[in-house]
Amino acid sequence: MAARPRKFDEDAVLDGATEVFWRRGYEGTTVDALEEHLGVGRQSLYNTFGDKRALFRRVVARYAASSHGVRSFLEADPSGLPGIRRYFEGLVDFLAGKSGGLGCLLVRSMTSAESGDEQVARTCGVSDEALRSAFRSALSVAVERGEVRPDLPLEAAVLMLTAQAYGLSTLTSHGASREELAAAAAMAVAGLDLVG
Amino acid sequence: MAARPRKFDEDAVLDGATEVFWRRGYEGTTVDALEEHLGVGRQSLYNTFGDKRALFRRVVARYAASSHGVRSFLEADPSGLPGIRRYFEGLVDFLAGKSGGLGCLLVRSMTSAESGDEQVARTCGVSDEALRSAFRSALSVAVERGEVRPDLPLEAAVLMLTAQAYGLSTLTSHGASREELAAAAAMAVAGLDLVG
DNA sequence: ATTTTTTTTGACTAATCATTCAAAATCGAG
DNA sequence: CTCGATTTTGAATGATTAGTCAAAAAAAAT
Repeated sequence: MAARPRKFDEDAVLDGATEVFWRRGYEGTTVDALEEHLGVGRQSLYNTFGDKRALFRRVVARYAASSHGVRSFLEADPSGLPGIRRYFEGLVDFLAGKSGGLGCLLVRSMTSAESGDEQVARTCGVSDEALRSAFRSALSVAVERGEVRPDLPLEAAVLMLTAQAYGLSTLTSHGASREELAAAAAMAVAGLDLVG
Repeated sequence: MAARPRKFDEDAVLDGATEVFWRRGYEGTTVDALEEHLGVGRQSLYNTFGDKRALFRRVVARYAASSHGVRSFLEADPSGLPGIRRYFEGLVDFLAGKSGGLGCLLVRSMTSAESGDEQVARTCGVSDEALRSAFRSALSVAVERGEVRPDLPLEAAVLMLTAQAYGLSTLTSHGASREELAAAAAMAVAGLDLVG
């Protein structure tokens, strides 16, 4: 009843694995690369996380869970149109900053062939639905408060904003600057203001 | 001065290769799969197209060239806001139809790790700039004609529309229906109408 | 200190992959 | 019909890959 303790921190390793998978994709990432970049031996990775697929799925799930933070402004109490604006500010901040010019990992994964993995596709789908749903309720509040016209086509607006969010991620992969992303987002939201 | 003629049609093979790469991505596509799906022997592929990378680059370049067609409404003579609307109709038609629920190949390639290939990234970049430029000139016409407010922030509108186009592609990968895509696009364009 | 339990290390395996080779096949020109 | 040129065929090669194995190392409890 005693054992050799782990030399590495599981969360730190997951952070590193996220980085590698994010940059190189699932198929483009070799276990050798993970070993080297994480400074953790092969067998330790297999012991702790299972095989490469399992590690990738865990990385994606963890990332998706952390994306709740970015959506918080949509789900916050005041919400409405200002909440939507703040969501896009946070998104732009994330894309132009922490994402390292790569764009959202979920958009990358679902857009590329990696979504062949059913579990990853499901995670992306859940996250997609969460975003739409958050937009939907924020927009409902905006309608109630008269921040947008009462006859705004709700579902169309939800889809437009969702597409805009994904599109910003793609623009990021293309090297768009923070200012460009912010301008695009502001324009999309401004459009809501008056359409009815 | 005589030789055995080819048994296959080069364009048909490129069509098939496009399909396979589109669905499975560069790294996810094996030469075996290409051979089988195209019904062309390995050596014939290498003779005709060079190696796998060269074939992929050719496929991407060919696809990018064909994407001029979808942009034609933006570059057409009348253009303006109706041209933008027609562009999105064509895009939605393409995404919901011929793309087979996969979304634009260029968005897939540039969003995913495949853009690690410099030449592919360049092709995607050229196509991106072409789309922005087409939106820019269509919007200029729209301003001249009074179809939108004269003080519309042109560059922001260009970026918003470009992001919307990419976002629609991503929504497609997510299984969005033709109606959803059309509704999102219509909402984005409607927003232009009144913002100033 | 010895035992017990787990992690680490580094080499190993088996499969898969892109690419090449050499021989056979196929056609047009002379 | 035969020669020349090129494509096809099918097997082979060598590199890379994910995943495994077994021995050594490291703690903690007794």
